Amino acid sequence: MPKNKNKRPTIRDVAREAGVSYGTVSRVLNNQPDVAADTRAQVQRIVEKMGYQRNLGAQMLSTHQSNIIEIIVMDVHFGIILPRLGQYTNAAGYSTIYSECTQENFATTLDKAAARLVDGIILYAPRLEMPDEELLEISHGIPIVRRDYVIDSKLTWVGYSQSHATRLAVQHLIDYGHQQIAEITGSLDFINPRLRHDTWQSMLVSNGFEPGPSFKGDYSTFAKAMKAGYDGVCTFLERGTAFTAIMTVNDFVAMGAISALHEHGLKVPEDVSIVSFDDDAVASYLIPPLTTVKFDFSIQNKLASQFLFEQINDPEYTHHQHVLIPELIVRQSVTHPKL
Amino acid sequence: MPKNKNKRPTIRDVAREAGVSYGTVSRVLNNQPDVAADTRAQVQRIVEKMGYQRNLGAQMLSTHQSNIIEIIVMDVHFGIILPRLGQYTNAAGYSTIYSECTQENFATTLDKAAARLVDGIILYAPRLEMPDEELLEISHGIPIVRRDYVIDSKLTWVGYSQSHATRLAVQHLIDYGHQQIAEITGSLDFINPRLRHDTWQSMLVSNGFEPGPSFKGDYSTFAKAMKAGYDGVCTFLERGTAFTAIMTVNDFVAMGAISALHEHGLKVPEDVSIVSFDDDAVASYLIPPLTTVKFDFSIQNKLASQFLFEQINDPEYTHHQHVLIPELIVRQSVTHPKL
DNA sequence: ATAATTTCCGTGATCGGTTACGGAAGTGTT
DNA sequence: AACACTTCCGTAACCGATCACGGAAATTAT
Repeated sequence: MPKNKNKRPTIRDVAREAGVSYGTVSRVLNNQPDVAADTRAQVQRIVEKMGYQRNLGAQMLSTHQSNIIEIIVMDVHFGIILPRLGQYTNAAGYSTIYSECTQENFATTLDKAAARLVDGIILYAPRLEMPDEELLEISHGIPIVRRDYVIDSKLTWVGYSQSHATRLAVQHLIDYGHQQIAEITGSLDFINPRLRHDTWQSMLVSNGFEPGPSFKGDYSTFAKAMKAGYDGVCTFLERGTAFTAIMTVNDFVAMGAISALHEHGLKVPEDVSIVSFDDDAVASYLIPPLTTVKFDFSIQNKLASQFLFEQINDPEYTHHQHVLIPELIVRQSVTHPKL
Repeated sequence: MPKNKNKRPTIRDVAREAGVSYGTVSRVLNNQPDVAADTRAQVQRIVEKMGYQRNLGAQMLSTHQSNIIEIIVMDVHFGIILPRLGQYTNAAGYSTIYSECTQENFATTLDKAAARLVDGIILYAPRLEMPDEELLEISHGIPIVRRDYVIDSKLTWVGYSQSHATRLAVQHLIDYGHQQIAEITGSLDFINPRLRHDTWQSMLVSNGFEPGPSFKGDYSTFAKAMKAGYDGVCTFLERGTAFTAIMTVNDFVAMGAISALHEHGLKVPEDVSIVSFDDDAVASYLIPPLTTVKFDFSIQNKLASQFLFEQINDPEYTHHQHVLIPELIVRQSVTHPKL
């Protein structure tokens, strides 16, 4: 029975109950040597019996680490990212803190993370282009992995090759005979849209085609993404610029685009072909099922987590930049253009 | 300049630099009285200048609280829940920890939360039917709010009336003349599907109609939900039981259902009408746009957060159970049945 | 000028862990 | 029996905050 009625037992309560010193209990809890086998068993029994749990605050104070990984997401609100990442961090025994931020309060967010003594950070910041030195400066030495394709960074990141992805998408359309290829994408402030835009443009030019109309919308939430796709198509139709195919920046944008095309009496793929990116679960349930470049986020998240754990635990760790190669999933949203 | 080169400054470093004692610095940091105005300003200047941040571990240890809210989600993986909730908890100055669990490790999850000294928990556990006493027992006295409709609980929860929601949906179909109304829902182990199923059944029976076919699928992720909708329709068509309308348990299930109907050459709503629940952002971009019962999650999340804050801060707090009333959003997925 | 307040601030104890250090008991060697 | 060596375990100091307590200085009352 603990001394005070309602309080959680401390390491000293356990020690008293087990008839050993608190130092010994600590050694048992941390699986350290220098404890006799039967003493260890005895302590473990008492720990179990009293339902003892370490006070994480005290542990943080003395070890200067927290067993917490923080996932920081900047400028977007795709909540889905978190549980997918949390799956790996939680499985590794960490608690996972989630926070959203903007460019403006990024430094403050990192300050708070440092105050929390978080052990590591996974950063998803598709718009952040910050010199390595500056990021190192404001991150207070906390290990960081970016779950992103990052340009010109020697720090750790894991991302899909955007140029390769775009080549797959555009080439597929070209192979079907499309020459007037539009794009609905995000602000070129964001790294991925810009890389895709550049590749889209240069591929068309090098094939001797005029790049089709381009619409930049906000796709930072699912709802906004669908609206961007919808608005993009409406804008194209209003302007009257011709196009036989659209490359959309993700599957929800594609969904909005299909919806708008349908409202205007245009059929996919007969009148307009669509290729998209992500291969989100919705892709196969759209009408028609979507041809899309698959980014396997589970691999990306798993790798990002693993690199972070390495960086935390391995003193010899050297940064690596991991480029993943996507593949095209062909479904039914692309066909030959009408003559 | 801090004493050690690379370490974060402590309260004593600030005190030394400001020429006061650490007690005074603590008073300033906590906005307590008994500090002269100019001393306070001086300390604040130094805090600012040194970029001082409290060590949360130390603070946890001495205050027995963590400024952390934990969001626990059981049995489902709708990641979207978290950032929506986190928006309110983070705005209130808390850090937000996210964890998923199952029925089996629920108690362990709560033990860990207690060890972390979390200040409060928001629980989304649509399958958990646990007596209040037991929940209080295993939650170690941590304030909890359930973001859910809960049966027979005098603890705090915020949920939508499922029976009212179902009445809206079914009545809408009946008003259009439907008599053969199917449902695609989840396991009746889950509270919402069961409540909806019961209301669906009793409404049809009391109107003198035979309840249509019913399919129970796993809708615990978006991908599974779409598959459930798809499989549900396929099953109905294979079995050959007649139906002119379907009530789907959420919008992603509806999406899967529409996809399957389309593949079988059936049109929505001409051949089959659909009503759904949630009014997720996708609802208006489906083809056809979906008639659905809207659950305003932002209100639900906001209230859940507020009740939690009250429970944490107000010693006089008494539990309340808040029932929200949904409304039907009429779009284009329902029409009269064919003769 | 002295006493009584009030205002302000410094000190020490405490929260509950971890870890370095050293001592006691046990084992083996000569 | 004396010695060195292990093996095991207890003690004290420390991490960096908070907070109760009490004392010095400044202010007011007598």
